Amino acid sequence: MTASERSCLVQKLSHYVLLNDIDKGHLARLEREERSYPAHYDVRRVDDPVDELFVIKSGWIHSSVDMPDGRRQIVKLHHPGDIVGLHDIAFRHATTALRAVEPVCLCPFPKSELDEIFTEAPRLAALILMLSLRDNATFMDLVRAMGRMSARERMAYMLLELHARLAITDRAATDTIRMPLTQSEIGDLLGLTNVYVSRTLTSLEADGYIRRSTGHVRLLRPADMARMCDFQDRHTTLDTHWFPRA
Amino acid sequence: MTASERSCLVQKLSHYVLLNDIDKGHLARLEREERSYPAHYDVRRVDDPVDELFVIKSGWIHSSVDMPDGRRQIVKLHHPGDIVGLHDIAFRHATTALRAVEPVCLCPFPKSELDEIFTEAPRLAALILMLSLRDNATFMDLVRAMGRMSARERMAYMLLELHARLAITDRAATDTIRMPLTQSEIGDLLGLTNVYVSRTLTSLEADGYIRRSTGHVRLLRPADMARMCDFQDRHTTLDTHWFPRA
DNA sequence: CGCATAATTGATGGTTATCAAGACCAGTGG
DNA sequence: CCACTGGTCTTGATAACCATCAATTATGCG
Repeated sequence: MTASERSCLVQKLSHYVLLNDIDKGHLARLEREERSYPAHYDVRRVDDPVDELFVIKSGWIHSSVDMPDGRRQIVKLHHPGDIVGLHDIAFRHATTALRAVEPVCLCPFPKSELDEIFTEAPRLAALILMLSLRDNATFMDLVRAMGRMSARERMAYMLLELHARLAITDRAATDTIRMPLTQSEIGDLLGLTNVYVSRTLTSLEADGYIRRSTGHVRLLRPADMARMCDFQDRHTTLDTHWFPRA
Repeated sequence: MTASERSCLVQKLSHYVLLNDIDKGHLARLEREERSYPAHYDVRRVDDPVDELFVIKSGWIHSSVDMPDGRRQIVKLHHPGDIVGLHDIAFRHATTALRAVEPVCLCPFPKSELDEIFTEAPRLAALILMLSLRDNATFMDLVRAMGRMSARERMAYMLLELHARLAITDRAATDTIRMPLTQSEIGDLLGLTNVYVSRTLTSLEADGYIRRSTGHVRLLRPADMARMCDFQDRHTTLDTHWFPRA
């Protein structure tokens, strides 16, 4: 099992359930192949046929939906160990575009692998469903942020969400977040303009909430920020009691 | 199978896959019990323990997330035949509040029923996952609407989304939508105020896009509205090719 | 009929977008 | 080592969209 030791996917999923060797075998099959892409590469466009999914080995990816006139909304960030494109398998054609934020390494695997997981590994199937349900919960959080929060609150929300999400794999509890996104991308994620992202970050920094250095953000007052946006962590604990027995 | 004939759940799911008698048996078990609630009843509050889910027999429900200061965001509407609360089973406590829009009849069932479905009916399990993935896609659409669309575009999006969703069970292809939501609730759904919802609806009506009558909205120029907000239907067709065999 | 809730309408203000110019920064080639 | 270059970030001025506040009208229900 040395191969699966190094797998971000196995590492991430093991945070929630104890995986047996059969499960790990299934997961290892998802990471057989590797492909690398440069920064800003469009891995998939909207309406492309969806034959394969990806496990991210390294680098960040984002899913976005654009309007015909060019307005862009980034709907989700994907990090190493994430399964990407799951939400598209319910449709014939891709509902979102996938784009590399930075140089990435992806492991593509065919839809049909899921078929086997569903018939042979009900516990893994339940886990995949749970990840989808967790995604749902974070989307609801995001909808609330976009519908009812000011720019400053949204920014706090995004930083805390990123922090909680990355903390699962980065065991060293640190208050610094690597931030490879440009301010335009942050704007597309929060429904703001790059200009206002700049002003908001400057203002948060002036008020002592964060400190910025190139490519990184440090959270100086995370508790105050959590209060500011009523932040809920959806990542560190999930309920697996309802899973079928191993 | 007379009982399942009348089931909105079976009717809705049958739109996507052919269900055999064993599947229908599983689903029928979800609707054994019934409970009725009056309009505006809070079926569940945030942080309540989540022991049971619901199938809606009649009436509309909504899921909402509030901010401590009272700002409210409705994140999802639920209609007859929907399974409600699925997204909460990934957590110990409810992430959203459930509230009856109008008088409703719900069928509660315990989480543990899902366990059996996952071990005994992989095809149903796949279907449930697909519904969750479809929800994901509609959340992404909603995030785009809230992040990048004007009030008028958002309103068009919401009306078209409702229309497409209700069309699955209402076989009679009609251009009229029943609308039991108040304008305040529509505002909470779209991230607007009740005042601006009123202005936006009035303006859409003045421009000939819709016609309102008490409790109903008629879509006069659905194609133009779809173009206005780049609407994508996520409900009428889904891809079930990847499902395990029956 | 009377009451509570919902919808409308008007006046004003705040948050954020837009437009535009300049500063910074990393990488590149001379 | 330095100028060049393209992208990113910052800052200022102005404007649009939507929120807020407040008053009035409409609607539905007992």
